[in-house]
Amino acid sequence: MEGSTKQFRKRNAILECLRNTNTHPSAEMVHQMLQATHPDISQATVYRNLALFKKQGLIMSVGTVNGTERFDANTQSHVHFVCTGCDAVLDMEQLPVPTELGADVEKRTGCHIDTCQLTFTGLCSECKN
Amino acid sequence: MEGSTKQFRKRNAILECLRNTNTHPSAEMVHQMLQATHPDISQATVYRNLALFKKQGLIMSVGTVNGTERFDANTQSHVHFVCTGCDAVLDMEQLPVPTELGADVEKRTGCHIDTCQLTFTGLCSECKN
DNA sequence: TTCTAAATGAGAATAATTCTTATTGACAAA
DNA sequence: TTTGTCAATAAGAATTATTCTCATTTAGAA
Repeated sequence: MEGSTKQFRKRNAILECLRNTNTHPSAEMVHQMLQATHPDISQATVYRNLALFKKQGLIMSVGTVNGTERFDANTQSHVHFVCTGCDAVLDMEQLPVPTELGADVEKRTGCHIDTCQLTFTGLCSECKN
Repeated sequence: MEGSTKQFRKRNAILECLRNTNTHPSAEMVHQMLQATHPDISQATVYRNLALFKKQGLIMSVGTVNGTERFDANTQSHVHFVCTGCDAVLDMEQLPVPTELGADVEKRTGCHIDTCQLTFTGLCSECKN
């Protein structure tokens, strides 16, 4: 009783953490963020569950920034901007992803396309100075 | 004398290796490929020079596939296809990269954009079966 | 309760990448 | 030719991110 109400499933906490941020965090960053509410969560659990969610399609990888993988709970195709100054990853939700090109590629090459990612790289307004 | 004619600069060999392939190799793959002509080249030299070329803008990173970074000597914006079955990275040279969207982003967010990457992920015609 | 399977913590193991240090190579000046 | 200098390198250690192992815990079924 006590246990089941008091203790949130850690797995779920990880997913919620990712859903409640727009920073596209790394596994380590998720682990950090969870310290406040779940100080006893282990790094392995974070990695394990992020890998699981990714396989299940609940989250997606935004790619590797400066050597570490970054995640996003928004699995809809959308454009990202990566700042090489501060390693921030920002959503460019206004912009359309040219997924229609995918059909073209499939037809021409006979491959099967799962995802399409459009990413801009540069310096954010802060880091420009 | 002998030395200066016989020994090609290793740095240059690394760049040429990358220019003469369309496989978008990793550092390790470049090292492997160079074994034939430069068996005494060290892994560190490959990593170091790839990093240097990248900084100089002579090559670019295509992103991280299955945990390892892949490189391309073609620094013009072009579309890539990554096969999650065999980790192949293919050029989709026919397709246009929507770089024009970049100007839009810069204007709206006040950032400075350097590069734009469009990548499709899926299974190549081989791995589809 | 007792049993079972899934989830986890802790830390070891691995893989990719970077760093350190002594050595080598190229070339200019004496 | 020697010497000095500085960039490039080899070798392997060190670091960092990620994955694995295994003993323990937990939730829920019997």
